[in-house]
Amino acid sequence: MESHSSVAASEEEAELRRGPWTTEEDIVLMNYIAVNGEGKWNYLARCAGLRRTGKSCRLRWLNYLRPDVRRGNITPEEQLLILELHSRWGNRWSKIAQYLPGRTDNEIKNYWRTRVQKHAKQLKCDVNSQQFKDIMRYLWMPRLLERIGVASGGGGGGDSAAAAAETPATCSDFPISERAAEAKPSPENSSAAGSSSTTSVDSLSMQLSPQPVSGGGLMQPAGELWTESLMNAVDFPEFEQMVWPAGENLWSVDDIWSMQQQF
DNA sequence: AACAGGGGCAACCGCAGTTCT
DNA sequence: CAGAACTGCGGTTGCCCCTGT
Repeated sequence: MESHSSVAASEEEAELRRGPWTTEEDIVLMNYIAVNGEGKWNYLARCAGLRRTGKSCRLRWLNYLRPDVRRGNITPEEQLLILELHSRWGNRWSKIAQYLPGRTDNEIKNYWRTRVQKHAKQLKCDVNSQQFKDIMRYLWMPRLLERIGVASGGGGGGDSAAAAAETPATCSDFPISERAAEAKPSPENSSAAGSSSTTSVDSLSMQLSPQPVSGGGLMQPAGELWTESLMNAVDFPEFEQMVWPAGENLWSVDDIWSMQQQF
């Protein structure tokens, strides 16, 4: 004979809601956290009267309801940081998210899977391959730097991109992670505005110089690697004419392939 | 105008690490 | 000290919306 409590527990489990959150549920969760604070998610779910698992409540709060959470419109600065940090740490989304104030690991993960992996697919190379990493470092990142420079009124143009790619690595032995750590990327220390990014364009220029990166990062190309020519390709008029609207069409797949085949 | 396919995003799942009892 | 419960993370899935045909 099953106890009343176990029956109740199984019934309760059966009544657990799944799927998209309703406005009413959001309000209940926000109100409860406003009064009682967050944490102890299973207890919270029960006390708030939400027919959700604690995990679901936590996820909803962290990824959506939290007041300082930012969604959409990932800026060039943020894209640059994601590319750089991912080249160092791989799929350590939560760690990467620590350096993008207001961004969640889930959003960064989605950005990587939808945007970055899409480009890798277009280029017919693996997103984790050295080839794609080189493309990121010597084409994508300089272009983002250029866009950041233009956006901040810092005298853009192709020169800045080329300069970024060719800047001596004066700070390359000072990982971005440590530099960012100095900037204390804690939520309370960072506002949601892009203008208060934890890294400046100048520091990014230094950080993203083509130097070896410890821990499986990108290596300085040696000899006649095609990536060296890719670096120079930033100055090509054809490259400058490529369309770069808001992170899409960052390059022409055909152009990159033809460049690659040349070397 | 209707339909199909793909992209983007929110949410779920399983696992590992940590904390509590 | 051991087991249970909780928390956090990364991978995956499913749904909605947009775009192209």
